[in-house]
Amino acid sequence: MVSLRDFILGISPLSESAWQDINALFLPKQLRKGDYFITEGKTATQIGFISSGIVRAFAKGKNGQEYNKHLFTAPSFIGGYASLITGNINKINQEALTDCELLVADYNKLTGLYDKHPDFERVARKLAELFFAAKEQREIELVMLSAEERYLLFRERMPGLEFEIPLYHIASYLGVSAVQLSRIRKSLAR
Amino acid sequence: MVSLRDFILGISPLSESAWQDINALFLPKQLRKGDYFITEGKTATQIGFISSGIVRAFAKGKNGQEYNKHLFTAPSFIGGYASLITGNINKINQEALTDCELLVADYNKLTGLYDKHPDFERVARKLAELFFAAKEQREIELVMLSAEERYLLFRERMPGLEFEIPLYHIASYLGVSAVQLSRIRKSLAR
DNA sequence: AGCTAATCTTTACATAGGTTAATTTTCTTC
DNA sequence: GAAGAAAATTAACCTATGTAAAGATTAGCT
Repeated sequence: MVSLRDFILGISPLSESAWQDINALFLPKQLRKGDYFITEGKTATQIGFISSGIVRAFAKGKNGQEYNKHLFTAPSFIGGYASLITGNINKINQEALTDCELLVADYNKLTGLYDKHPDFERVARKLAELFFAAKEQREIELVMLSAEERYLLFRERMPGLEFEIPLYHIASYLGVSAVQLSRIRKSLAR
Repeated sequence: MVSLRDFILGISPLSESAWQDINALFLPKQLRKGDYFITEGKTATQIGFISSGIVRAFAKGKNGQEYNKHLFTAPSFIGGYASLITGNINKINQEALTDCELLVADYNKLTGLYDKHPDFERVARKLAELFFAAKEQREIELVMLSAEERYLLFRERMPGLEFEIPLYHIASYLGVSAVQLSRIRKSLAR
């Protein structure tokens, strides 16, 4: 299990003093399967770190359809990132798909450390860059690859995950209906 | 016309000394319609700022299909951002769709200024965050909206652009074929 | 102005994938 | 382990969108 400390240090080095200040802002929190970490409608204020468990981030369309924007597994940050950084109303929901262990901090208190700890702002910069690169990759794959190719990629990248959560969540993450994913699986099995 | 200086200051304040160091790294460059700023295959090293003109960023699929990931208009940064920040091989091409005026800098020299000018690293952080938020928005729209809705949004956001570049580039940017966009336009006209 | 090439539209056809509803399978929980 | 709920599959049908090719229109030269 990767600690928050190791996770951050994996991104960029940090002075011990910066780490102390950061660590002091995170408090443990549990989510039970089905609980929400954030819901749409208000500006996001908190950032979380998943120590264990699975969380889906999804957007809701006008007709009630849901789109699983991301499936988070430990270790990773969760929260309404776009809302946190822009200050706009959050439009994303994040629901625990299993029981989860989190560490949670107030985002504004964290960003308040940037002036005192430029090495922490560097972490934030690199994180934002990594998030961007991941999004760009996903965007290209959504447009350039067939649903079948996306499914195969998913199995490579997140092996086993398809047996831990309902298939319709994976379908939504892949941008297809559950029915279509079922067809794809059938045709692959042959 | 927005200068590089104003563009950067619009993101986050900057000391005059930082600006001087940054500005010294940018050199003017012209692109003629059809010229490429970057092509896939090597790690990206340069970042550009468009003072005027239009550039498309596109990915190529295995079968030669192209997907216009982004249409850049002045003022904005261009370059193989994902490659610059990760150091991975660049997979994106960027082609001038009109004659362009650019300012171009070596990316490593720029990032070398972060230690000396934390206020510039702050600019970089905020930029990365904004890029991320824009990508996320685009991702959601690609999956949740119909091609017609995406086209209408495009016309709102980039008014007039559809008359400056070939329609098939816009179709590709919207994630549909030129034929389909033509059908959409016809049905809207009625 | 007129020629050529580029762009856009249209037609005809094929297909991936959506929707709905019924059925089967798997998981919970008492 | 039986009953009920949740999840997954299947079938039937439909639509958006792709591809290819032909025509029509527009734009860029010289």
